[in-house]
Amino acid sequence: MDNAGLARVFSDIGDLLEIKGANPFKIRAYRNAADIIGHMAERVADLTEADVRGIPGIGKDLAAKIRELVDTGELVYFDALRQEFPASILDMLRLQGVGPKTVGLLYAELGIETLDELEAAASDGRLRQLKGMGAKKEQLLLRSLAEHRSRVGRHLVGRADAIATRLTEYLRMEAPEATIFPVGSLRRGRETCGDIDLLAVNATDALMPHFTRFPDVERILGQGPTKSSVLLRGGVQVDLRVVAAESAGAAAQYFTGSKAHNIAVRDIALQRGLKLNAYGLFRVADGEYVAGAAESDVYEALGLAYVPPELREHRGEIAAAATRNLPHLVERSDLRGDLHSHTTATDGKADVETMATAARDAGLEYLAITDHSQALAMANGLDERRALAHATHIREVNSRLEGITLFAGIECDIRADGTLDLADDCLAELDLVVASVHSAFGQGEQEMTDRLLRAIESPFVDIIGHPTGRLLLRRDPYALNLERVLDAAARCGVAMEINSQIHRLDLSDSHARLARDRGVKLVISTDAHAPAAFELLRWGVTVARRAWLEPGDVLNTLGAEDLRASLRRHRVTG
DNA sequence: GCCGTTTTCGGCCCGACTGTTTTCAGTCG
Repeated sequence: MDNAGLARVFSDIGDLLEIKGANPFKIRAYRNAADIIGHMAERVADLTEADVRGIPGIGKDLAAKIRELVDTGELVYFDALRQEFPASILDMLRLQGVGPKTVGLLYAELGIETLDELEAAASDGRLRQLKGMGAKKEQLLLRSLAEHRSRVGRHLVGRADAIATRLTEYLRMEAPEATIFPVGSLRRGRETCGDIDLLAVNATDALMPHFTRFPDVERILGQGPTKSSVLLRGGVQVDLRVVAAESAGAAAQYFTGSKAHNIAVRDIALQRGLKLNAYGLFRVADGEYVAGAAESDVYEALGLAYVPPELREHRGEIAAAATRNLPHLVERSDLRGDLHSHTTATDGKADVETMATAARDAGLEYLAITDHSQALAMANGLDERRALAHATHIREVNSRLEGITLFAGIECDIRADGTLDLADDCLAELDLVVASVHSAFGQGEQEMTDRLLRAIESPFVDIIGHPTGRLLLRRDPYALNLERVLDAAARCGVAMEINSQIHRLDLSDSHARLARDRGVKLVISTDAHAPAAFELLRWGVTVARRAWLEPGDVLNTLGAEDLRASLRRHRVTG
């Protein structure tokens, strides 16, 4: 069992214990363990007993449960808990505004086990019989249900990628000579994927049966010589297609999509008397094969420059490819630093030095430590005194570390009225300020827009963190007039963040493109809470590429001193 | 359930917001 699997079990145990009303500190211990394991770089399954015991937060009991899960794939304690409640009950916890108490109450009083039953009870007024349930709660529930339904069946790109990577490694064991890679929305880097499409070139007949024997397969949806589909445990569907070498490029192009992009490309083919399908590019007149072994051959044969997969959304890329005006998209290797990270001073998992060396090992030249401000009490946010002491500590660590430059910053809360959570004279002492919204998400558009405008007007704000507050598959962005916010940011020289956390990716690709078009600079940051998180930069880069961004649009492609000089605080003239 | 130079018990980050209360419970981060 991998780390994600272990983390999921402990997280589910935490949820079930909470519904049960167990000791909150016991619940926290399970959640904490899930969090730690989920963030670890090493495979816990490969560690020795002593190493597992050495992980802070893992004691005798949890170590034994990890051992049982690794050895048997099951956990008696977990199974017993699941006997007490139907499995579907956990789905209700995913609803916005529904917590464990409500789930427990609904199950105990009305016997509600599923989302469908909850919807029926909310619709026919039964919910209102319950203590603490009124008309507004009923409306909230119905809205949450509708939002949830629109997300069902989609998966975060980072999770889909992890599954695709594991599956590809498994397939290569059977077919080491084959080329196997993801296509579809995963290859285009969309923020969520409905399913995973894999393409195999030069594979033997043994590959398909090997695919359907993958240990995580729950159900085989279809199996044939060139295409098979399986449903994995956890609900992800994976399709594998096997194609001949002379069709590899055409198949990759065809299955990568998007649909709109492909329709437009095929239209260009027809205009040239050519026909494009998954097997190749052919002359209509005599059926003669023109191209198909490589994607670039297909595009070139149509008079188009090779279009990077991230741009294939029919948002102007075909015209740009035809006129050789495609952007030189930013790449991970262009990024020289990260401007948003946390440490154990607030809710991070590692100290300043550990985070700094991890950033250096990830190839970065600089890192801004931006712990939370006091309003985020739950995260042990810093008040002015602690923020300044922390800055002193960061600068002390910086002075003795080689190969990485640290910026002493803060992620300062933007309060509900748009004022900042720390006093100006404190913010002025820091190297960099990321300002973010973490509260009062329910404000109306006018109020929220004014709130952000007020923050942007502050001369001490350099960057707006995760600007729309969305959580993919969980929470919609808050109401916001983004155009007004972007125009203010452009005027004040405030940069907008592309947050690389896979459940945020905020700004989104289309918003980041809008920001660039409005004259706003972007930064690509990890919001790292653990050393392994610097790997997440690739997802921020994917968003930036989908936004058509070039290195010059992204501030942290600059070296440390150029970046420092380009921050708003050093450019403000008044 | 974890943790410990205050060490085997008794602590363990809590404030804002909402909707439902008539003094608070639940959710969120």
